[in-house]
Amino acid sequence: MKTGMDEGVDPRQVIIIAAKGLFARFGLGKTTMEDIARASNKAKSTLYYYFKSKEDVFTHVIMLEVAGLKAAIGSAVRREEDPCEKFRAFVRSRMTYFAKKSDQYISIREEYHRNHAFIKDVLADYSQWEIALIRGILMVGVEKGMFDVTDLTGSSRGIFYALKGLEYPWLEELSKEEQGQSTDILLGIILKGVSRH
Amino acid sequence: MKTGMDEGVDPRQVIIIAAKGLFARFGLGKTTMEDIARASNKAKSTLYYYFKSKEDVFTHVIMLEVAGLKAAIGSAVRREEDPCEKFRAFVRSRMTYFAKKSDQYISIREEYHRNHAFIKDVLADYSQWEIALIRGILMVGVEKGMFDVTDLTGSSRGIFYALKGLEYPWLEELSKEEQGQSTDILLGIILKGVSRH
Amino acid sequence: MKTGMDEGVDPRQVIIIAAKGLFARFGLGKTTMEDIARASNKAKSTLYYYFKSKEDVFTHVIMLEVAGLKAAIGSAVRREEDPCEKFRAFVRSRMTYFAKKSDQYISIREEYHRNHAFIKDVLADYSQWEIALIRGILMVGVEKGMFDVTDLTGSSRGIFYALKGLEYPWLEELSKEEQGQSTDILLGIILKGVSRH
Amino acid sequence: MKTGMDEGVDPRQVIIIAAKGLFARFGLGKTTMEDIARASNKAKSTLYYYFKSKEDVFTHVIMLEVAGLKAAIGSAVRREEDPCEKFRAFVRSRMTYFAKKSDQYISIREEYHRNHAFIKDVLADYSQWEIALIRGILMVGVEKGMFDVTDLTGSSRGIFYALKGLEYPWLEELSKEEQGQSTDILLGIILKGVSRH
DNA sequence: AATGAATGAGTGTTCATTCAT
DNA sequence: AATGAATGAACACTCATTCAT
Repeated sequence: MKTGMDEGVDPRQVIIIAAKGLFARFGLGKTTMEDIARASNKAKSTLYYYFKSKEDVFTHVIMLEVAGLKAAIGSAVRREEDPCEKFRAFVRSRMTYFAKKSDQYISIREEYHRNHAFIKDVLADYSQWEIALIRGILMVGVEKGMFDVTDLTGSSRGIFYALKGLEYPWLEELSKEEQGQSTDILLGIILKGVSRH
Repeated sequence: MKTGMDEGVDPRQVIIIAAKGLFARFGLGKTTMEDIARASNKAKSTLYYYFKSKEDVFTHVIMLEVAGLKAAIGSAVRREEDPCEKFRAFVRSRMTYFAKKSDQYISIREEYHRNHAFIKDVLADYSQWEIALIRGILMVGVEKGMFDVTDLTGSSRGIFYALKGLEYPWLEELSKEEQGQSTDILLGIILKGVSRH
Repeated sequence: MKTGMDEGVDPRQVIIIAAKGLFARFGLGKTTMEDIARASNKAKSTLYYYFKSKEDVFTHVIMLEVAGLKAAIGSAVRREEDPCEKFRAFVRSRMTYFAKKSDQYISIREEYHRNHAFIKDVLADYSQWEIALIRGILMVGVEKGMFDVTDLTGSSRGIFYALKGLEYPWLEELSKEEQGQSTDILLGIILKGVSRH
Repeated sequence: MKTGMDEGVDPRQVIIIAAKGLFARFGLGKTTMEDIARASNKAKSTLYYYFKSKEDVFTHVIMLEVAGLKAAIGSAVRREEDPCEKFRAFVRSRMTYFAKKSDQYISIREEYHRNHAFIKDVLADYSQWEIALIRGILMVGVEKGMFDVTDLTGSSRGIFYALKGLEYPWLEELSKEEQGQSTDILLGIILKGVSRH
């Protein structure tokens, strides 16, 4: 068992959390190992003791982020019963999450485009998770006779992409009110679009 | 008047086009002036005769791209009469465009996030253009009694964001068919979502 | 015979004068041909039509400067009769000149040190001119029984070096008054140092 | 504790000394980091591990130089008792120092003129040190009834500037003998100029 | 477990100079 | 007489990564 002031502090976590903030603000490209070392109060070479490379650090940041995102959205959705409300909860928790972290996603996409298999995998997995979630909500709605959807898979996919748009950072330009409004209106359109009648 | 093989070739255009391809494939960060010089068959220093900096080159690439995008979408929309068809034309031409160029957009966002006023302006301007286009379509639809939209501005904004999602590169993972299908389904949902009854 | 607005304007002179100001402010190293071209309202390549190189331009600037310096000092000295007054006139006109142009002389020395034969020659020639002037004044003073100097050549050389110190730019840090004062005191010491009794 | 051949070798010092020689020969502008790296047997990037920039290296070279200069002159002056001899010691040690290092001073002035606060400060400080030294010598001489100086501050300043002239590189053109001779004569003139009678 | 020292491989940018016209 | 276009050769500086300790 460890002793001393640092007891219980996992250096890996310290680094990941420090890096997360930096990647979020400056992107992967503009964040240097030097920066991460400074922010996590470690020597630069120490980072290499814990991680194989800068990309490796980045990778772990993404994993942490995705886990947090799944947890936040999942619990918000589970809290509701009605399919419409589930859907609303889904869209809103998603929105809230991205409204605060949207910066973060340049880095992800930046990396995605350099074709790093791991990032691709994590992200593809997360997308599948979201699509499945939407599918689940739609299915319950159909079973309850509230929704009128024939192609469940295609619809979940379509809606998934529509929701992707809400991740866009230029949403920030709008006030909190306008953001919520735009989201609610879109939500309304989609809900009406999938409802009976 | 100039003569010879090079007649009528604007070196600025040559550079921009060469750069466009590189930025699209590798992003702004990973594309070097050396690369652009090689691709445009000029000396590296020649680039600086025509452009102030790498970012200046990038800026011109974006301008060209946005102009092309506006032209493509604008003409596709104008070709249709019916509001629903106009909307479909809009979404589809947009989709087609981004399906081919989606790579390009990491760079733009990369830059966007470094807070370059120019990029921000160009992009904000383009977004406004799109929102206005959507608004116009919706308005005609409302006038013709086909659409049931109360908050025109909010709705155009909401739909605009939904459509943003279609720019996402992970759409590529799907086959052309699946892409078109997802888009059409989303289109259907939105159209149903804004229609009377 | 030339005609038109530009009649009588020697492009060489235009360039030299433009360059003089730039060299004075920024030194040879930091002044670019681009700068000179802009300042003289010519195309950069035009400079090469009139001068062989940047150093060639510089060289001509120095020549002009030295000529002006000789003229200014020479006339000031000739105006006086008494050897002491001649000496005072010499030191003061020199001081006045350098007080305004001291900046200019970094460039000269910068260049001098890169061992450009021409600069060296022009400057050596000018130094000889000054030493001869001092020698002349001392000689007249000795003949008139006012000065007590045995080694005429050595003394002129020594005084010449002492006066070189007044070219130093850090003199600028002092107020006009303090400058004049320091100069006058030094003048007094030297005059007393070479006088009978 | 370190062991091996390199024991006790401070890489910072190695770099500074290597750079000193280069700056002296080629000036700041013409000395490249590549040169310094080669001369100090290190990789170019290693220089940046120890110094922030080329100017930072230069700055440290100057500091070393000024310290050496103060030490050399100070000890030479302290060795003498008689004010005249103190003055002679001052001028001669100064002369000897600059005769060997005069090259070095282009770089300093080069930098000085780019308005680097640090260089300006170091140089201003050194000038003040010299002026104070001269003042001290004069004051003792006045107290002992050997010197006849009314304006102590003005005189020290004036003499300081006169001595500045001896830093001039064109002194090199003269033989060692001639240099010493010129200096001695100037010394004689100044001493006579400040002495009683 | 942790790090100070060291470095290779770039990268954007500058600028004097050339040359065809 | 004058210049627009083009370029080669530098150069300061950055940064991820390695390694001995």
